[in-house]
Amino acid sequence: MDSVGQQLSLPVSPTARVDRAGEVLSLIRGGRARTIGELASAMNLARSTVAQRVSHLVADGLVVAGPVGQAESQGARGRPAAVLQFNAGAGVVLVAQLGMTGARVAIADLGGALLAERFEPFPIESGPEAVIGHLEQSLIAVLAAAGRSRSEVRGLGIGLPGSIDLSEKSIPQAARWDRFPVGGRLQAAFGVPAFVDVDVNLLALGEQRSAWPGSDVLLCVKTGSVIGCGIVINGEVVRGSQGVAGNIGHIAVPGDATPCVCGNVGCLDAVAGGRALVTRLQAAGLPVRDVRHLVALAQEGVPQAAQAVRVAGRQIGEVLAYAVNLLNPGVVAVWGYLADVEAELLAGIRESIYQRSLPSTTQSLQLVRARLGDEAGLVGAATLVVSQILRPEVIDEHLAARPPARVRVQDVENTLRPG
Amino acid sequence: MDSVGQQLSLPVSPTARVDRAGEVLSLIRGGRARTIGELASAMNLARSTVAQRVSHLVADGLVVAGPVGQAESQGARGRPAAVLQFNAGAGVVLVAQLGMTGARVAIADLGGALLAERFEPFPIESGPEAVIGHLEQSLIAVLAAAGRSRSEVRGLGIGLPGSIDLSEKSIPQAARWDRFPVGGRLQAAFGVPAFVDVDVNLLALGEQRSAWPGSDVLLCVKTGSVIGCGIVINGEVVRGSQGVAGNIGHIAVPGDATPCVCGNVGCLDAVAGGRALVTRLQAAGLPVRDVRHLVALAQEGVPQAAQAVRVAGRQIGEVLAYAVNLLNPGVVAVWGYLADVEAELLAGIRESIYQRSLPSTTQSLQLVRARLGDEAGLVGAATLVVSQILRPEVIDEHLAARPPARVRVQDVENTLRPG
DNA sequence: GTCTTTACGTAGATTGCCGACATAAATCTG
DNA sequence: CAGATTTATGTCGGCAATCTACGTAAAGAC
Repeated sequence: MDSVGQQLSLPVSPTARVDRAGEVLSLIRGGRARTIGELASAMNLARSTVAQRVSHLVADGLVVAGPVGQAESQGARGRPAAVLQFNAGAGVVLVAQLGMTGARVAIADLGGALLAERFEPFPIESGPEAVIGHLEQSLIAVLAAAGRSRSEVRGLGIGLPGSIDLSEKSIPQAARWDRFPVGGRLQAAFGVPAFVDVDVNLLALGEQRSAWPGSDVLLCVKTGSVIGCGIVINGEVVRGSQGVAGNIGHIAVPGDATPCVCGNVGCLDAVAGGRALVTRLQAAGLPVRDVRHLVALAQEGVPQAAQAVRVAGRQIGEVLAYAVNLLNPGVVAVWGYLADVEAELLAGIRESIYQRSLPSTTQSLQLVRARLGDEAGLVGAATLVVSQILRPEVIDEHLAARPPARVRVQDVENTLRPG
Repeated sequence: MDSVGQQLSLPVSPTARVDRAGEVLSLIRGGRARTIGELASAMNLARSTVAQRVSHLVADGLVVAGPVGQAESQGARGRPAAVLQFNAGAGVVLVAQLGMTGARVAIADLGGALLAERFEPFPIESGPEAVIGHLEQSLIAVLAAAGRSRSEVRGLGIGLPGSIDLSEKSIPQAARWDRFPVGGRLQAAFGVPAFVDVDVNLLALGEQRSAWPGSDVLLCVKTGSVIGCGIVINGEVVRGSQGVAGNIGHIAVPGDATPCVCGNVGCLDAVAGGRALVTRLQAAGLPVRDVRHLVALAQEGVPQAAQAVRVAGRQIGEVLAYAVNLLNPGVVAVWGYLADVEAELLAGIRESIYQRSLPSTTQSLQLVRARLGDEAGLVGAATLVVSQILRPEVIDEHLAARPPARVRVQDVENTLRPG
């Protein structure tokens, strides 16, 4: 029967023999090479080979040749090199940030820039099944609002509140929210890869990639009702062995014994979290409604409110000092409601960190307010998705699946899609 | 004149066209593939191609084909596959751990196993120039003691005390010891790449690779005269933006105001460091000479000494709790003098960590004594060097520089060098 | 022993990569 | 402004690595 023929060869993927254009795209996207010549020297390959690889990217629309002539600065003679540009308009990704009162959803281009955004309120308590339905509809709606078709969507990114249980390692393709595969469901619904992560991780990643691309160790502190921290080392989010790294909300602040919901006393959340500050000021007789109100009061200069923020800053700083000593970050970015009271909060944090850290640790530390605002979570999610779907291997596989059209670079000049 | 010919092509490295055998070696070394067939499916390449690549490694001696027949476990019919093995004897590396009273030097094979070891006392205060000379002689001596020739040496690894200023990022090829290029000097002297790092980083790396290869986040705490910490995330040492990450010795322990040399009070070094413990016990009237003596007393069951170690453990644990909450490690390994009083120290640390951390963080945490002993620094240095000089790119370059001899795998069977 | 099964080794065909050339597009020069 | 110079692009033949195919080798099953 089937013993006639010789053994069959291994089912080697027929796409294996495609030339590796993904690396080219990485170099262009990272700004490490802008012309074919620069690519050739960066990759130690012949120009002709690089040109061939580039032509694949151009044929696919991922790269366009910018207008000739803007290349050299001075001392340039001879024909100017065509400047290659990553075409962020070659596709879109859909992102969402799940919150307690609904979801903020957006569509972004492949550069991570948000094209359209909206907030969809719905009760998150109605359970994951219902939330998935809402989320799917919201994503379709924002896609339509931006006038894009589903075929242009190349990936999904979802940010979940920190309380969600993420038991998958590395990039969780199918994160479990109380064991519910949010990512897997949306991945199936849209037919594109979906990536899920905790909000603070996305904040940190977005901040690192968009504002501090050169930093090797970056911490991003989220100061909201509770306090969290995202860690990015060498461009990668640190999630820990159980996916719960960055959990600084239940670290003890010395000299404070406020009881915390976790059963301990003096936890940072219970001491310097927004909710805790409001409660404390209310107890002191100040008519504060919520964290937003507290921030507004502090910005108006109400002494009690400003003082509370500054003290919270010192306490957050005491905890951050540990992280600074341990990880020696180049950047600590502070995000969230309390960061709106920038002067008070950062001053408080700075006081504590500089007091409790060695000069060798702090001499290069930049303590700043986060550059991104309310949209940070969405930008972070878009950053995560884009960085995943544009990885060299993925690009190679993507290109291998299409006809090997040969295109001349110059024929496609100036075809950048309007943002 | 020289305008006759056309433009010259870029000086593309002539070694670029060698097939990538380095990846093959990585898979074999990592245990992810043991036969040509497994390699082929792991790399998505045809068996014939993989066989060719393997033959290069075999010709170079880096890989040998193990005895045929030990392959399959059961249900195996047909010709058994030749089991490929990394040949750790294909070369050696020289390593040294600089201390305050001299240097511990050793020679290791490419598997990171120490072949010979010795301690060379010399005054480190005599300055870097003299130390380099001592070091060089010691390395040559241990090389001769192991009966190896200089041509077999493929790399150097030096561990420096934590107080050394390492201002280079990532793997410092030429670390500066008060601006003195230790690595560069030895690299020049031996003509092979040299790698330098701080001792705690090497401890952590050695412990991770040799005892916990699967861990994604590992902390290694060194409890000596002072207390330090090495961090390994995804197999890579975390050094921070200035190379001073892991500096937990000057984190404040709550509820203790002992003054520290750094000017602050309550630093972990000043509270729970070996030197501090000795001083405190001496002040309490216990005749303790030094840290070794203290450890001996504690092991003999002297209550005051054992109690001091346990308290120190609790205090170390309080600081480690911060690190555990922040990084969510899978393994915390404790190394050093105080770890010899294993029961007391680990119990103390465990108390604090479990009290101050959330269950989600600690449920998978393994708090253990380090598996490596006095030789840990040397093993770590060897691990660092080997992992660097056996990187795929380096291997490819190495193979490209030799004649392309074609060898049949089976002709080289059973030629493993004796350890 | 023969049959079956699996792995190994070699040979022709294929394909990406390199080097060289002709062409294109800019500046410089007279 | 035309030619020289300089640099970049596109194309083609040659080479080397890879793939597929097939014959051979080495084990167990009968």
